[in-house]
Amino acid sequence: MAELNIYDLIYDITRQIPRGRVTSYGAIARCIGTGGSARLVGWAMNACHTLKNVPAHRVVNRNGLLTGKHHFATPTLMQELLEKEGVKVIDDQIQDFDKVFWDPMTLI
DNA sequence: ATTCTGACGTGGG
DNA sequence: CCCCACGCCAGAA
Repeated sequence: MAELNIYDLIYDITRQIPRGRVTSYGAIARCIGTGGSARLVGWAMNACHTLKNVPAHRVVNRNGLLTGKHHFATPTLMQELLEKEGVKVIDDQIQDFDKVFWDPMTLI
């Protein structure tokens, strides 16, 4: 009972990402304990895409590259949202990634 | 049931 | 420096 599925866990973490901050799939994967299954995070994002209140645009790969922007309503929506929150994105690459990077472990 | 791919990450050559 | 292969879990064909 009350077994938090991997998805719920990912959603919960992703939802708690502060505005103007971003994180990586692998960071979340490690936080939940899936370890190297960073792909699951991305897959969960896809599932969350149909849901709501999950800022998937704040989750990028470890390079800080907007690899999943094509999964949004529009390929530019992800960048638009990020820039709107104060995150500079140039050529699908987050600028100052180290500065805007938010570690989910901070919750723990 | 098996096989492949996928919004990733790490390691090796 | 760049390219390739492996590992991870889940879903679709």
